[in-house]
Amino acid sequence: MPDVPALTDRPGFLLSQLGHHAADRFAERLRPLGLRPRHFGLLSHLAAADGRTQQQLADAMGLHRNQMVALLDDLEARGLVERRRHPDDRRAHAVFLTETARELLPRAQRAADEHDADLVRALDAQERRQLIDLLQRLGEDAGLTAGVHPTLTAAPRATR
Amino acid sequence: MPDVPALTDRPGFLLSQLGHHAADRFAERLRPLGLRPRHFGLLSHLAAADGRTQQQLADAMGLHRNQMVALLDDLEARGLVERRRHPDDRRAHAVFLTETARELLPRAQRAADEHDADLVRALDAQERRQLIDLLQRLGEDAGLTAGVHPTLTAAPRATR
DNA sequence: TATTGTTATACTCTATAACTATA
DNA sequence: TATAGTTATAGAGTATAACAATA
Repeated sequence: MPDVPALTDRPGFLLSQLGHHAADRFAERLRPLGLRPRHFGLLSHLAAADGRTQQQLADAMGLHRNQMVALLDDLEARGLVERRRHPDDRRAHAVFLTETARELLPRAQRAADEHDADLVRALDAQERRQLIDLLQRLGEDAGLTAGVHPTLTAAPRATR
Repeated sequence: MPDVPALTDRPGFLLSQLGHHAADRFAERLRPLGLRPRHFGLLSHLAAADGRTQQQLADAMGLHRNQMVALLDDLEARGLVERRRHPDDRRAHAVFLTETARELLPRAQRAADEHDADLVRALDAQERRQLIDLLQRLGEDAGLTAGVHPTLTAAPRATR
């Protein structure tokens, strides 16, 4: 054991290195579908529950409402979401998936499945479960909100 | 098991989420020392082998020589590195750590140690070894270069 | 002609503030 | 007075090209 651990033996470096790699590869996999990872996240949220306001969606994904505007503009331009009038609040929009999105979503999910399978292909089934278990526990211990990606989370500049 | 795996069960998402978190936290730990993660990486490289050229250092870290200029400017302004004339090539600089850097480096390494310890504090000793082993194998299988962080690696725009 | 270090430029991202229409 | 959505702006970060000195 050396005095100074090499980066290769540091869990922090390994996580950061692999995590960045995983994000890059996932972005590549989604690109042919005209989507970015954050679009996939938003579509997934909408698939789980249609009709929420932009603010609610932004809260759920941990990003600022200003960024949600641009995200929805992208998806609306591609005909994947619709902004409808909110029944109870005339300031708000109710956001819905389109039929096109419901056709596209399974393809995006398949891309995510393939991405995951590719990432862990060097591990056997038990090791995969182990990896997921360890990562989930680290995330919980670190106080990360399940399913919320830190890239999107707006934080005061001085704090970062 | 649901039809569509939640993000929380996807190794790709977990790695990306935790990796980003780890990078953020490490940056926070280094900030009091006036360093950013990439500075730590460069100082570590220099601690292992002084006197290399900027191009060699850039290659070792996987970044473009243009970025190495700014990185060295930072560290030189803080009195942590010296650009000396290269004995064999008058185009090149030979880069050396200063005494100040050699005093600072142990503190930075301690910060990295604490960062790592904090990240994995929820795991017992055996689980920590397991985690590191699994991550190393994933990295090797993915073809990642040991110790090279993808954030720094310059890639053609269309490819990313 | 190629390479080292440097500088300048343009482009992408994102944080922040400010505006409007409603509540 | 506060909130939902929107727009504009500025700042940080980074990729690319171009340059002078030297090989």
